[in-house]
Amino acid sequence: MSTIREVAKRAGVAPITVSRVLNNSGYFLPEIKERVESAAAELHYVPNQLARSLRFNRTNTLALILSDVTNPFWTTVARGVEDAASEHGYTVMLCNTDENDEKQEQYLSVLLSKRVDGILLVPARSTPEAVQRIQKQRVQVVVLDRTVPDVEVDIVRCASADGSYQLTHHLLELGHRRIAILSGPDSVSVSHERLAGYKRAFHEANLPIDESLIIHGEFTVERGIHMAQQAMLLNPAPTALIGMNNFISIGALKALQNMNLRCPQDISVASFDDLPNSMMVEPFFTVVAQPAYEIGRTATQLLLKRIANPHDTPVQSILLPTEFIIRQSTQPLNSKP
Amino acid sequence: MSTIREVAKRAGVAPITVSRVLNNSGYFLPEIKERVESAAAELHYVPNQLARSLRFNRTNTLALILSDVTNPFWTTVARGVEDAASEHGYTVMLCNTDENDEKQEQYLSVLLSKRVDGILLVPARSTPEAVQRIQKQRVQVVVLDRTVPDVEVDIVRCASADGSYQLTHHLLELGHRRIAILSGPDSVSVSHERLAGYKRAFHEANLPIDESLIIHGEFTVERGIHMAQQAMLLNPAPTALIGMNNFISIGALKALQNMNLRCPQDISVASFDDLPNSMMVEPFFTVVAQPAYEIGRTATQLLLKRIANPHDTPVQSILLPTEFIIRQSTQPLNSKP
DNA sequence: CTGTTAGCGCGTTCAT
DNA sequence: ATGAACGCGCTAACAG
Repeated sequence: MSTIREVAKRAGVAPITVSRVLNNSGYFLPEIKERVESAAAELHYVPNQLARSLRFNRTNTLALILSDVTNPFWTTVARGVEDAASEHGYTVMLCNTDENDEKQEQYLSVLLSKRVDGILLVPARSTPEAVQRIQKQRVQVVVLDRTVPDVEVDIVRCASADGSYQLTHHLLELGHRRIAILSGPDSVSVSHERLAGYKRAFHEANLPIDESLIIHGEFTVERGIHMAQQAMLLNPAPTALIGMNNFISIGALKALQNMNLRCPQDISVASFDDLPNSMMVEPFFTVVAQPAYEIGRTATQLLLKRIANPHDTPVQSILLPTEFIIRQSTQPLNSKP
Repeated sequence: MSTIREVAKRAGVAPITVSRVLNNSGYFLPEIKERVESAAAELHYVPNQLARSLRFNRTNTLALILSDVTNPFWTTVARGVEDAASEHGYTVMLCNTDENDEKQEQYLSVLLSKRVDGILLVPARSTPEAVQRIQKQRVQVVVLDRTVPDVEVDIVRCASADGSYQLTHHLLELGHRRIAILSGPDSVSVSHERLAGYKRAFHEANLPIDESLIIHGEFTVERGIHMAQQAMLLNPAPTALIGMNNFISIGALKALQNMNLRCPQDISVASFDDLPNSMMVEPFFTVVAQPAYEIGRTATQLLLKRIANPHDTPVQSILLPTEFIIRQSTQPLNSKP
């Protein structure tokens, strides 16, 4: 790892001259340029970005904090982030929190001390602390997927409430009344919103809500299995389930299979979050799909704009449209063929 | 963003004293400690890791260069990497190359100038240049999944040839003879190895190989569709397909559906790479599954060991075991039920 | 057009 | 037990 000084010495010039040539800034003679360039090449010189970052207070690095890349939804978001970032010469650090506040705190410490230029945050909990902590250090932050109360911060997400309203409305129209909702953690905003959409659909239909049909858990397959089992123990049993994310729904379907219940003949299942086309042979679930890639991409572009121009525009809340796709996992009540 | 100097001034001490207190190195009086700590807290002081990195030539950052996180196999590898890294206080930069050599080169430039402590590389092409470029800068590197000729470098991967041998052997035993192999790019080592396993199975069974059944493409759904279509145009048509990774196999199955061919009744399909349990309701493919998470984890641990002790042990090539899982996508030839 | 000086924030070395 | 000076690698500002 040679330094600029070594290159300078070899080229018989001052370090600053090397800097000027390699960054193509300021003036220099063609002959000097050549000498510097060949010296740099001979020494396999690689500029130390660390030193430049220290000077410029800019690392060209972003961080993406999310719950779990292993979920295809987040994977796709991550890919959108990475693509947008790399197009602009930025690099992305990936951090999985597993919705764990402590892990998130640890990552924040590291990232802030590494002086990342911006953070894309999927808050482990819908509380303002994390965002405030970032903003206190004057680091740019954009929140993804979830709302956060009591702070001014850019957010890119989907209309969760509308989505679950659509799913619920769809099932109601199919004649279902006992619709269980398998939700994520109570501490996350999307859980509340999606629940609100569910309730709205019932209210608009002038139907009462049975609170026992509302089950809180986590966004995992295991919890999905568990919640579905729990739901099916209710009396009367639900005739339809709504999984609040893809993993929960997959878990639910696994649970139903174990109970020898067929979907959709015996019970309908609707879901939030589609699985990427590349992972399914034949799409099966009726879903509200969120544009994962676009969420990542849009959020990153917004973040980069903020970094380039910190106080240019007022805080934005960008709502991306979801897509409601009816497939085979839902069917009219009592229509067993 | 306050600096150590500002904290020092507020505490009425010298910067070095702040350093000593916060890093708990050297001597200081309890009273000083308290003054420093409260000053740091009041200013929300966050040490500048950039400056430390510059001094120590250590960034506590790794890079993971792979083809596409969007593939569940790589996602899982990435999660293994991230977990192992964060356990040791390291942070991971994620880079998607799409098997594109140019993108890989660009990333390498950035990563080397950012002085990452180590690189986990899934080479876009099975040539030594990238590895050599990294090693020339004395940056530690571990190669994942693929072999690279003509360099001494640590590698963590699976026995690809054995895996495809198993798949082929399985299909041969089921009575299949026209077995098409839908492969990845010719430039990647795993393609060759998996092809070798295919050929070995045929040779051991004293069966001739029809080269037209060997089709090269890319590790994508689109190419999988295309290759399967191409295969089915052969005369006589194959009775079984082997997809060289999960995406190719899914593409193949989609193509078969479009042709109104049922799997496994009309044609068997075997595949490399399982889909994670969390993404499937009912696993369908007969596969050779690679321990993706363990690959990531093991490679990272090896890399960190190298970073801690660069020349300790000789170069290692770690071969992780695969798992052969027979499911519903393959069945005996001519046994249409 | 090129070079000298200085400083980004931190911690090692050597003094006190 | 505490501090001053120096340097990690780079470049802006100024000088020549």
